[in-house]
Amino acid sequence: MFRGVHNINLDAKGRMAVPARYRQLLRERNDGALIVTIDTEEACLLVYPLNEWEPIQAKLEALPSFNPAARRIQRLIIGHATDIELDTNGRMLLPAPLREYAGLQKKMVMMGQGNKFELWDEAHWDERRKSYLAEIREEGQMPDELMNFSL
Amino acid sequence: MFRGVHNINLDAKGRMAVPARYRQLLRERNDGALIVTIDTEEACLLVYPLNEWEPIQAKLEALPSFNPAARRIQRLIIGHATDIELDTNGRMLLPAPLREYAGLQKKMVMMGQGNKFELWDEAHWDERRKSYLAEIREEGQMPDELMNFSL
DNA sequence: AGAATTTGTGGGTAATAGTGGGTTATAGTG
DNA sequence: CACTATAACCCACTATTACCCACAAATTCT
Repeated sequence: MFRGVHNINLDAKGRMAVPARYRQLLRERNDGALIVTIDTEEACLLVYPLNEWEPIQAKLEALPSFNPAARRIQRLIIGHATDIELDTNGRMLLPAPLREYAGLQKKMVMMGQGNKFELWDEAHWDERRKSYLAEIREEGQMPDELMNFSL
Repeated sequence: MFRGVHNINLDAKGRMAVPARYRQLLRERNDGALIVTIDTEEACLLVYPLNEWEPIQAKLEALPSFNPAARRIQRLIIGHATDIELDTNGRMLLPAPLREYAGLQKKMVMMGQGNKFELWDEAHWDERRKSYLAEIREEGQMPDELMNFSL
């Protein structure tokens, strides 16, 4: 599945070049059809190949819709999920509202995360990474599952 | 498994020559396919043969993703894990963002560590080694598992 | 010790990937 | 229906990477 970091530039039109190593894979799977949506925990965007996204949306829709928390999540995640595809140059055009949500400027970071990619504004990610590292290195922050994890 | 230290030079293009003794082994196992990622505890990089890495990524992805500590680890480790392979001369090109993370200059150290290698900036390693030795020599720092370890 | 082979290093070059922007098409708006 | 804004497409330029070759250094063999 997906992994790895790439520094990527957003051009004046809001497009970003998908690293070549992923293009072929994305094209094969769903003809380059992707879904971008927001991450509700962090100011970043999530990009799914269509076939990875579909079961997620199905599960979200199955949540009890009279439950306010479920409604919120549905509104935020499904509501922001936008279909996009790779253009002839292997770039994707990020919708303006989503760019704005994640505070994307010219310099951004694309990270593989298993079944999806995350897109961060570079400065924001640098800062977040710093705080993640600080938190990890503090004692007593590790849940049990992780304490005996060996890399 | 892997062990031993090597002093290695990073060239102007960000490439490093893998010591010849490991090349054949790495090529046999996965056709030279490797994963480089960051170590979250120290400013160094970890290099895994692909087959060693895969179960690790699987275990990381299996962690509960609503657990903030798990999310952090996933973002950092899977997020930075980049696929690379040996070139025709037995060198590997280290991705710029990772070189930067570990503060790699021209002189670096490559150390075998069981299922993986570690890459350190030489000056940084020298300093760290010194502090490790100092800490070990202080009394009362040994966890129980180690107190009755015999070399 | 000297010769032969292997390993490490430095670039040059060609191919590929990334970037920027102009132009045409399409879609949205009044 | 005209006008405007947005997106798709195309092309040109730049940067990066993969590949190749040549040399230098180290190691091994005789």
